[in-house]
This record gives sequence, C-alpha cells and structure tokens, in this order.
Amino acid sequence: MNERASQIIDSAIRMIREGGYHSFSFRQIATELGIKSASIHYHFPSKEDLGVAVTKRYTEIFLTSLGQPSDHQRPVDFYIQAFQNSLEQHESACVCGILAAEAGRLPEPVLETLAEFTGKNIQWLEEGLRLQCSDWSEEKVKEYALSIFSALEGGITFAAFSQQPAHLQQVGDWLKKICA
Amino acid sequence: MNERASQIIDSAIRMIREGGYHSFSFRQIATELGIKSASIHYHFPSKEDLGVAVTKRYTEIFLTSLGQPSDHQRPVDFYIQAFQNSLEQHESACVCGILAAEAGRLPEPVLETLAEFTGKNIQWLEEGLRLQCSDWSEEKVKEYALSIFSALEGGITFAAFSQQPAHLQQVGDWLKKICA
DNA sequence: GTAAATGTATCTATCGGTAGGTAGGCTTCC
DNA sequence: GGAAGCCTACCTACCGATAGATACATTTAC
Repeated sequence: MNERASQIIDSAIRMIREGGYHSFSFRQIATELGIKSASIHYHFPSKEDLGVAVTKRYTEIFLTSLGQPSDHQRPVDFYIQAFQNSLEQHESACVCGILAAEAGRLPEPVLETLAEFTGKNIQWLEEGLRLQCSDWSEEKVKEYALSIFSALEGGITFAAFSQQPAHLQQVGDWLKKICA
Repeated sequence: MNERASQIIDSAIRMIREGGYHSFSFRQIATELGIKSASIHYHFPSKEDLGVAVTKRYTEIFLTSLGQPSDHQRPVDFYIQAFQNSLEQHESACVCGILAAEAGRLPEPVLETLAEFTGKNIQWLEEGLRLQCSDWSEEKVKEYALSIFSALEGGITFAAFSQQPAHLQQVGDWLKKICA
C-alpha cells in the first residue's frame, strides 16, 4: 500500500462521511489530490475495489484504536468513549453505519467487508462485557453486545445528523448506567 | 394530493429503502409507473420537492400507525413492535434513518422535515414512557426516549443490512426488559 | 557497465450511460 | 375554451471506465 493509494482511501472516507458511498466520485477525489481520475483507476481498478479498501481500512483504524478489551479497566466504557471521540473528531456518523444504511445499492464485496466490521465490533463488545461484567451469563453478554452496538450506531447517526454531540453523550451515559 | 403524485411518492419511498436518497431517480420512478420522467417534474418540480414530500408522507404514515400513546396499554412496547413490524413488512431499515445517514448531501428542506420526524418520534416515546413508567422522573423519561429511539434506529439499520430480523428482535426484547 | 526490457504512475482524450431539469406540444375532460 | 396531465425532444453536467501515450525508475541480461 503506497502513499498515493493511502491518500485516495483517506479522501474517500472523508466523502463517505459526508453523504455515503454514492457521494464520492473518482473525479472529486482526483481534484482534491491534484491528479486525474484515470490515475485513481490505476490504483483501484473499479469503484467497488476502492469501496472494499475503504471499508477494510476503516475497520482496521477503528479496531486498532480500540486495542484489546483486556487493555482497559472498563472496556465497555472505553468502547462507548470511542464512539464519542469519533463523533467529536470527524463530526460525522460511523462510516460503516452510513454504508449499512445504503446496503441495497452496495456492491457485494463491500457488503462482505461491512459484515466483518459488524462481527468484529460485536465480538469486541462481548469480550469487553465478559471482563467488565464477569458475573453475567453468556446469553446476557450476547444480548447486551448487540444492543449496545445498535444504540451507539443509531445514536451517532442521529447525533451527527442533528449536529448535537450531546445526543450521543446521553446515549453513552445511559448505556453505562444500564450496564452498571 | 392526487393519485399519480401519491404513486410517485410511494415509488420513491420504495427506492430510498433500497439505497437512500441518491438511489432513486425520476427516470426509474417513471419507468416503474409507465410514464415519462418529465411528467414527474410536473407533480414535483425538483428532486428536493419530492424528497420533502417523501419524508413528510413517511412521517405521517409512521406516526399514524402509532396512534396516540394513550391508545395503548404499554405504549413503549407498542412502539418497539412498530419497528419490528416495519422491518418484517418492508425488509428494510427506517426511511428516515437511511436519509439521516446521508445527511451531508441532502437538500436543506429535506433535513428540516427529517428533523421533524425525529422530534415527533422522541416526543411520542416520552409521552409513552410517562404513561408506562409513571413513577419515573422527567429527566429519566427524556434520557430513555432518546436512547430507545437510537437503539431501535441502529437496530433496524443493521438488522436490515445483515438480513437478520432476529437482530432487531433481540434489541427490542432487551429494551423491554430494561424498561420493566 | 550499459543497454534493453519491464514496471510505475501519471497524463489526455474519449466512451456510453445516466443524472436532474426545461420548453413546448398534444390530448382529455369539465 | 381552458386547465390538467402527460408527452416528445432536448440540454448540460456528471458518472465510471477505457485506450493509448508519456516520463521516469527499476530490474534484467549480456
């Protein structure tokens, strides 16, 4: 993965944050980087290829920022904070949440990498819950992981839409109380 | 509002369910209805106008289906069920949730009607919580309303994406337990 | 060591297709 | 006869994608 390909992915991620998969075009990215759209096709033959690269990169960035559940005293609280940090930093919803909303018009390979993001996040949360709430049943852990993920994805989407970070803050505080 | 305009809105809603605002075009709707795209411009001068009409109609349909909180014994449970019914019936996420995800590229008037949807839903939930959980503080009611809405929107989005209605079912069951 | 071959990264130019939108004409029905 | 509703025909702008050329760096072969 060279420098230019990396710049292209970063640019695409920024544009997806604004309006989804269909809101970024090779031409726009090219203009932003001061090159021609044909050059982007050199690095990513089709838009689908770029879409997959974007999703994979985003998943990697997000999961790397999380570290391991065992790295944290209160992993679930840390996970919640990660969503709040992301909103504050980028002033947008979760890239994969945005993509999931337009699933019906996404190329199949992008959907697959998107499913990976979901799976890994829920797995992380499950592990975090096992650590943070050690007396919970496995059933309860799974139920909470799915629900916390849903609440945070919905929360960040509508917080970004309404430009009210406090919306997500409230959901986060609520989740922490529920888990306590 | 005549018959044709109504058909156009219904068609647009169907297409937004598949892939969002940028996934429906006047041409596609025209083809589906057996007319020409120019005829749609007669009813809705611009795409923005149609977008607003769609959001208003969807809001009306959804809120009408809810009735009044006081119509139900357990209004919050009923609200949760409404999301599950919607997923089962349309096999897609909430139209306004989908639109909210692409907020950055939506015309301003559409954003405004979208904010109305959000406001009315949260209001409904607040009223429902006041009835169903009559001993709760106003602060707790507001916090829960926002969080339940977020969890259901996130839940239906990822349930639709992964084609697993059970995902939303779990979130719904979880919410009911939390409120009990 | 150098010359030939290959690879990298970009360019210009263009393709067919589709987007939203407009002007003006033709029916149909009160 | 006039308005409502739909049509044909068109426009400009943009899309993703491809072809072919160029400049330069790297590798390979003698």
